[in-house]
Formats: sequence, structure tokens, C-alpha cells
Amino acid sequence: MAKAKTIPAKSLQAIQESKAPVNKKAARSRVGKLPDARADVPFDDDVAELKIYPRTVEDRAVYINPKTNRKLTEFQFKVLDLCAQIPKGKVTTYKKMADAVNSSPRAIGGVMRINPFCPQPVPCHRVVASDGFLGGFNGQWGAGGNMRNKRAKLEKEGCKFNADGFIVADKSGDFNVFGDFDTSKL
DNA sequence: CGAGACCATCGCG
DNA sequence: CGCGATGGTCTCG
Repeated sequence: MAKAKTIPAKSLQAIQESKAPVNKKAARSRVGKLPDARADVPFDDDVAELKIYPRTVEDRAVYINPKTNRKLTEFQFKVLDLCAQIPKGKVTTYKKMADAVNSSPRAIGGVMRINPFCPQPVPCHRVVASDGFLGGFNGQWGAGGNMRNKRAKLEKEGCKFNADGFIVADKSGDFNVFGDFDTSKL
């Protein structure tokens, strides 16, 4: 029964050629890190729960992020606001978001990590890596991570994935990265 | 106030 | 397909 868990390079190539939505770059080492389920993290595909999100400057000034026990910075709110613009059933990438606020993808990831407003109104599960890979969730990346829940949430919204954790279609049936951010109201 | 650490990435070799 | 480079932010002393 025991089979190799790593994915043969050929399969990866096939995946890239036929389905890779964004770049046709070769899959990276992270692909070999599947599966993504973690026994210690309960399954959760809820995409409806609505957290209270401080909108006004005053409210934001006093809000304490329960995840960090700290206030959120201006930049963090900016990124969260941006993320909140992603329509249901669509996804965007860390890079797109970074471009939108003149930041870097890693900084975006950093904010997603501490996002206390998941899954609403800040649907951080709709942010994937630039090549369509599901990426990280819940503070972890790839395998050790808990992509299962991120994936479950997206599937519930109508997105499709292949066996390796790459998105192949959003709700519309195609895959196109959402990048139409309105940065004017940040 | 400054330096160092961190990262749910990227893209090149 | 692996690995190092890189940018920006956060944290702590």
C-alpha cells in the first residue's frame, strides 16, 4: 500500500502544461510537501462568519488584534482593506496585492498571517501564490500547513483545484487573478 | 531610536 | 527544479 508520496517530475510538468493558470514555471519543492491535512487542526470550511471589522479611524486606533494582542498598523489595515475587495469565488495573489499598495509579497503574507477577520470581511483564503498554488494558511506554508481548510473554503465558493493544490478555475469557470483593486479608498 | 529577525514569496540560474 | 536574493514590516533591546 505504501506508495511514494512525492510527485514525479513528469506529473508536475503535465500539470503545469495543461492547467497551470498563471505562470508555467515548474512546480517548486512545496508541491512535494503534500498532503496538507493536519490532525491537530479541525476541519473548517466556513466562509460566512462575519467578524467585527473596525471601519473608522477611531475604532481602528483602539482595536486590539486578538491574534497578536497588539494594535494593527496603518499598513496592516491597508492590506486588509485590499483583501476585503476580493469578490467571492475569485482569488488574487500576494504579488498583485503587493503591487497595489507598493509593497512586497512577503509583507502581504505577513499581514494575512495575523488577519483576525477571517473569513469575513477579510477573506484571506482568497489569496494564493503567483503561480496558482494554494500556498499557505493559518500561518503555515504547504505541507505542514493546513491548506485543507483554505482549499475547502475556496471550493465552497466555487473554485476548483487539481490534486496538487493548484487552482484551475475560479467561480466563473476560468481562472483569472483578481487584480482590479480600488486603491483610491484606502 | 536603531538593529536584527522574520516571512502564507519570487524568479532566476 | 532547487536555491538564493530581496523588500518591507514587525519586534525587541
